[in-house]
Amino acid sequence: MPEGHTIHRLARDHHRWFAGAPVTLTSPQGRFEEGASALSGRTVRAVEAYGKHLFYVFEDGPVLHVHLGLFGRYRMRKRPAPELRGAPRLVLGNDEREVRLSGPTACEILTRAEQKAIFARLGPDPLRPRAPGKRFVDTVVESRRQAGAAILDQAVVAGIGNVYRSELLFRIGVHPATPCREVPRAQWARLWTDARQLLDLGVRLNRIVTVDPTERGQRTARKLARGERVYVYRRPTCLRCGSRIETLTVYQRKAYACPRCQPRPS
DNA sequence: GCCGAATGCCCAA
DNA sequence: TGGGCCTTCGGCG
Repeated sequence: MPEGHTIHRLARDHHRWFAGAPVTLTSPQGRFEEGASALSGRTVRAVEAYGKHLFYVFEDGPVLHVHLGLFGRYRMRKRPAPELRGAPRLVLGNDEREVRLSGPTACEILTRAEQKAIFARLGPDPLRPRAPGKRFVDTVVESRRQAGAAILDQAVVAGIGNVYRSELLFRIGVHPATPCREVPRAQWARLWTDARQLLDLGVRLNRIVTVDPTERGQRTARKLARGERVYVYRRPTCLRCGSRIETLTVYQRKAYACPRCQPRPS
């Protein structure tokens, strides 16, 4: 489930589990054998996330960069772990536990300079403290693109994926096809604040929940049942008003909108 | 068992 | 704009 919240949650967990002591790395699948043996036995200084990118900073410089892409996935096991079927790209662990990574788009060793270059091409990440929301707003208010394209572009804002895209636009009542410049600045500022809060909730719950629980008669987001955690994403009808959900392609991906809660631009 | 879709992104044309 | 990469899973027979 790799949007920004997933990656930040992984960074938090992996930092707690592995930072400050040596780890061992192997590549049962084989495609990261050289990298794994180059890093194995070294100490992880910190694990950090930026947008959808995950970085393990090792002492003395090298950085393990992981990007899950659409299919990548981690599984955690306590050690000693039984032999398992399947051959993950990377197994990283210590005496206590291991994490098994399969299907990533990227699993590679970078220099710190290369890591900084990735940071430099990403927009502000709402999950990072002191992220410059103003930079995001300044970019989108001037953009000639559709709102649904701009906020999925990682150079504009880092960490929003296809689920949060549709949900965030729903929550400010903006149709994904609306030209950015038709959305008032204050609305964009609201979307940024909303993104921070929703993604942060996503990290804590380890799950995407965008629905206000009071709308469903619940006190907390945690209590929402499957089927009432999003308003429009992949739903047949709007969770708020029951209208049939419209689907459209924006920026190469399927977007979802409620024609009543998010009127199309004129 | 097969097929298509999926919370992503890169590259060629 | 379209295809490729990579893996898992649910729906369909």
